[in-house]
Amino acid sequence: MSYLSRMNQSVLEGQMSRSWSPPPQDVSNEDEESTHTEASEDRNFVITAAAAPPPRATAADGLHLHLNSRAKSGYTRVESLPDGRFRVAGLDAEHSEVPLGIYSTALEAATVYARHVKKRDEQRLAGFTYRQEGLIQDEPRAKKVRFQKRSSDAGPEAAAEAAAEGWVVSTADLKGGAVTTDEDEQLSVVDSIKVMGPAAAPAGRGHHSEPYGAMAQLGDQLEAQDPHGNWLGASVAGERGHGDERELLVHYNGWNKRQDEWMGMCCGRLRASGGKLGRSKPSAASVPKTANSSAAPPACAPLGAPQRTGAPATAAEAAEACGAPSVAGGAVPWTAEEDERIMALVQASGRRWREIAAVLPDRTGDAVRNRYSRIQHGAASGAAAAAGSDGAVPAAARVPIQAPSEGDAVEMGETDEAASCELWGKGSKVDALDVAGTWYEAKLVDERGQGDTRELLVHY
DNA sequence: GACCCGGAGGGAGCCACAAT
DNA sequence: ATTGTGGCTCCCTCCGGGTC
Repeated sequence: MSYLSRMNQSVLEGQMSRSWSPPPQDVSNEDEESTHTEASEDRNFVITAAAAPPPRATAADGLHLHLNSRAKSGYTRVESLPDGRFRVAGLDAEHSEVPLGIYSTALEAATVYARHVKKRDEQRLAGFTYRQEGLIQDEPRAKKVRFQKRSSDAGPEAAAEAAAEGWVVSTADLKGGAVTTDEDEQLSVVDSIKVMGPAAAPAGRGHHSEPYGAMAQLGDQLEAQDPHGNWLGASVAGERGHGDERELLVHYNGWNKRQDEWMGMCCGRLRASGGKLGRSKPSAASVPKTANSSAAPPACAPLGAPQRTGAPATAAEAAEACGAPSVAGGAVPWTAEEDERIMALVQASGRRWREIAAVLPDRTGDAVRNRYSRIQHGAASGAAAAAGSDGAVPAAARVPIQAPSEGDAVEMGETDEAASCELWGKGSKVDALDVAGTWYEAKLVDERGQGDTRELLVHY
């Protein structure tokens, strides 16, 4: 969902100004045709202008049409046939292709497709079960919803409808909508809205989201709700519009400016920061304390999860944002378990410090990198240096075995292998790779977490 | 443990050129 | 005239080395 905030208006404008495609040949709409003529007569103007006219009818029969500049027909999933007609197919809830018929014009076919998508989205929304502890749907679709580009073939109408129904919709969505250009995973704006959840924060989370922002001015500190539903310290980096349509450009403190978002006064995602200045953070009470980490900020996202760029300034903030105990009291000593995990993850995933840090509470990428470096140079101190101090078996006490064949080896932490790991449970006998890179017979004595974050305690 | 700086790598846009 | 392809450039993120 971070793509949502990243795809700001400049991207939209850039898309409109640069990705001009030639007018298609099967025009059935008169208004549309005149538009094409204008574009064709002055292509240079179109290329350099900030707002090129849409080459296709964007709506018909009260429905938002799904334009696709890459498709010959000009519309998503509308295929032109040799006989001049147009075949259209949609995707059902499981993303299986569903034939929707053959029509004489592309416009007709596109309208049928739009009707199909609307119906599908309404069904999806109806099936969305709202969990009190989070603004994320039961089965996070963040991986599925890949908002690669924000383009004119999106559905601002759909976003507006959803907003009217009380769903959180970013102002960028209302202006340009968001539809992935990946045809195989073409999802509508409503999908993104589902991930964001209803606008009204539940009382159960301790959120107090009074409408805020009407009085906010450039540079003011406030708190803003990111697309994950977390309240983060932010500042007003810009403003536009007036009255009810006034919008603020919200810059999340400590995050890259590309994550800035335009937010409307009535979006319910702004609130006062309690008078705090500078790098404000959500108060302890406002930090979501969820048992499930799905709503956690990017700093503790699982390996491979899309993350907001940049990072909180301190480990304490990162940990606090994750609902973990603050480390403000001083350095947290490294444990042997952490060292082992670092070594194992480096072996499995390489030196991807940010990702490794994401699965180690209280640790930043820098800290993990430093730790790894010091272990390698024999400078490790503390509990980890005393091998076995926390139950870890000294390497010398283990009996090495022959390394399993490549096909049998399962590298922990590789999401591709998650399915294999899921088959294991307490008591399972496995071969495990220790920090020195030697294989030993081992037994799984405990487990914790679920899904991609599931971990197994290995006893050599 | 955090910060600074520089380099590597990838994505996206732009442009020229060749093919149709 | 249109379309496809490849090279170039810019920008951004991440990582490594060094330092405080």
